Amino acid sequence: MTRVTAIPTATISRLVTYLRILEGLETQEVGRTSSSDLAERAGVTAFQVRKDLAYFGRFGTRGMGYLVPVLKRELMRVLGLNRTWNVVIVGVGRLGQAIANYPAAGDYQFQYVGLFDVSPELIGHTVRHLTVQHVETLGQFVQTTPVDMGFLAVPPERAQDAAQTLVEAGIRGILNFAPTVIQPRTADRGDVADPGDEWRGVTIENVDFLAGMKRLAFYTLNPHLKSADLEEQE
Amino acid sequence: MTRVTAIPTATISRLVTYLRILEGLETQEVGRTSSSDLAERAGVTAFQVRKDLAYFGRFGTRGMGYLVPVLKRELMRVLGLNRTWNVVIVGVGRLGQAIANYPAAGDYQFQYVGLFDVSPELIGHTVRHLTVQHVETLGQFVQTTPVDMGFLAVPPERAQDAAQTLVEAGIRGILNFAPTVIQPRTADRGDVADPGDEWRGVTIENVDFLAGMKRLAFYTLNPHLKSADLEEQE
DNA sequence: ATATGTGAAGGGATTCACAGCT
DNA sequence: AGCTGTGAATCCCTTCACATAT
Repeated sequence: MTRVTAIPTATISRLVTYLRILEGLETQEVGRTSSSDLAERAGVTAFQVRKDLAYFGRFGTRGMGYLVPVLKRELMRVLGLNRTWNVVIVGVGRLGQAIANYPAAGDYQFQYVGLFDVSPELIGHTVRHLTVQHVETLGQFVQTTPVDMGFLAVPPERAQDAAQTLVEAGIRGILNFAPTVIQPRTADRGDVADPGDEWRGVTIENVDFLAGMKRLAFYTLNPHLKSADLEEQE
Repeated sequence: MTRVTAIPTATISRLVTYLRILEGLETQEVGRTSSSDLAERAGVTAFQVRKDLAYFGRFGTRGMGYLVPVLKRELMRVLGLNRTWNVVIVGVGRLGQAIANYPAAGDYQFQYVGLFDVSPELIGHTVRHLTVQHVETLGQFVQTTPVDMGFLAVPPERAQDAAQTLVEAGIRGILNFAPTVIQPRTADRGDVADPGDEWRGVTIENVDFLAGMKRLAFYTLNPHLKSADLEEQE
């Protein structure tokens, strides 16, 4: 087993890709794969696949490759996808509703347990079997329903406050769809997170469609300046 | 002027962030900024800001900092956002409609000029003042309307074919929202892009919401394993 | 023979220190 | 004095070669 220290963020993104490929192979009833097969499907090198997997263990058999169900199960475990994640959505405008209704998001036990907004026009309405509540009630809500993640789909000027509300409610994972940088700290305190700060250990991932458009504009004009892959992300 | 060789993809993502910050400063009628101010707002170091900008030129004044309108204009030029981009959306289901209707996407002269799908239930309907057309007519469409980018919002199993259609129509920038890897080559030819291949110079950017959820699951379980930022990417 | 797992080498991006301009 | 611009150094990720296992 490799020592667990820092793991490249790009490795985590690629593991997600490998897992998706393995699911496809399982659907096609392919029982076996290899680092070179996965690499081709993922658009990376076989070295990269093996190195990425080696951060977390040994999942293959030399001379043979990987068993699809085994590697799939192990990657799900590594990524934390073998459990249920309770999710609230903050911001139930067009984007928030699109997220709530996106079909495949129900996979992996990502369960939407609450929808929150500030708009009187939305509160009380039902979206995907959930009633939209006022975001001020989020604190009370988490006392009766455990919440693991919050998805932020509010306008950018409201994103920092909404994130603060999530963090104060004890939620430690935020998927930010707003095109703005969430400052991982409370505004009215210093500019460095104290130990014991409520933002300690909070993870923010960004999904930014507008940024993707703009990156694409640049690379469409300058295709030769592309150096590597992944982002995807973002 | 710095030599133009490879530019880190992360630099491009950060330039997009700096530009967004500059727009906010301009709205607040702030006339000046500095690398350290931008750095704090973007969540990076001032060294990083200056290095990123240095790839493209000298935009500041020593001892003074940067003029907001000047740096904004220059970044828009660098990113290719001082022109009009004609965009088609392929896949007009819930996701494609959400993208078409996302308000801020109208900025920067990203103009939706066509919507395409295969579903008889959608073709002929109007979404954001555009009539949905059959994707088979895309080739004819681009002969009368120049198209710079295609946004792919089809189900993952249809994404490769739809991308192929875009590329055959001569479109060289693809923003892929489907949770799958687009192979940058034509399926029935070898597994390496020939020179002269229709995929040469085609740029693919991915915006993958499901991948973001899964990365967030991992980092919420393992917050100490986070090494760097940006995804954004995605 | 074939394909994994991994230490070492290589390359690229970030960090740094400071020269240079206002 | 203050802040930018940039070569040099550092660090981290990717690539590689090969030892190892079936």
